[in-house]
Amino acid sequence: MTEGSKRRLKMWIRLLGVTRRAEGELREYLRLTHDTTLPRFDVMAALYRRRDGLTMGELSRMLLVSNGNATVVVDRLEKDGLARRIPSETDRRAVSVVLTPEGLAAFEAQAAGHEVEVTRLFARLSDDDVDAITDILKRAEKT
Amino acid sequence: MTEGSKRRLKMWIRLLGVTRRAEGELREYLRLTHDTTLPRFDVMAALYRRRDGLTMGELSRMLLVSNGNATVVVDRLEKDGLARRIPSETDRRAVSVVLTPEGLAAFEAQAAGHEVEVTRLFARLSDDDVDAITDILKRAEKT
DNA sequence: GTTCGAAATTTCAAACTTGAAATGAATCCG
DNA sequence: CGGATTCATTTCAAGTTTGAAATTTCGAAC
Repeated sequence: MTEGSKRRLKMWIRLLGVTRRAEGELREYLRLTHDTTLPRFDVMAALYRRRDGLTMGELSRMLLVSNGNATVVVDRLEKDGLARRIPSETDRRAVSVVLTPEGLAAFEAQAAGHEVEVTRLFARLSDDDVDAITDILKRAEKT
Repeated sequence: MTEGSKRRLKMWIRLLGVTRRAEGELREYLRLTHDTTLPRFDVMAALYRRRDGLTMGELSRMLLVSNGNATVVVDRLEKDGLARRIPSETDRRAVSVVLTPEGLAAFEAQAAGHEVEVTRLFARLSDDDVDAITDILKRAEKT
């Protein structure tokens, strides 16, 4: 196709590679150090940010995963006592998912190392590089 | 943590979001228009670039997936007549995976639309933005 | 040439993920 | 009100993905 297409394709390949590699390293960190997985961490991170609870729908939209996926991950967290479903008082279709105190403590332990890992993974970039990527990608997403 | 950690974390979140969204759109395109999946497309793209064949190991390293994963995806492509395993003549442990003529034709049809999709997904970025991301991420990966 | 560690692949169980269908509940509107 | 539509969630089958174990082969050091 056009010149611009080729450039964007090249960028996409690079983006995908960097993301996959970083995900792999973070997965390894979570597995070796905390015996957990990336999807579990992602769900817990979302619940941590919104301490007052999230519905299943909010959760799956926030993490960009399917409804069915959110269901099973929350199922497992609940079975392990890290999260809890609380029926909504105003809408009998909905539930509010929250971290248990155990879940909150576990997440804080995981998050500290996670942040260290992310910093290590992108240590080669200058602060300006980091901000540039953030800004450009933010612009790309503006919907 | 430090200021730099927070910045990198923010960038990582953004990177992950953009990548997931784009993957979702590309997955949808491949499913609706070509009745195939992203992992199959990825494997076929790798085989297309290296027409003379790739070993299973090269394939999994190139795509950053596990060995076991490469095995099942190639299994399915082979069952559908799109790829073929050819035993290496020099190393009886290794195989060379190649696209069949049908696989090559199918990939070319898929790739054209894929490129259009990628271009559409990143249409909001200027050419300079695109090059900036590519350059910075290339620097981030230098190992 | 034997042996031993490394390499290439497959197999396997468990977890993840999707998209579609099913269920039950809320809302809208005539 | 009553019917239809939409919404929130779960269930389900099929496919993807991982990491570890098993198998077979290679290659290098003796």
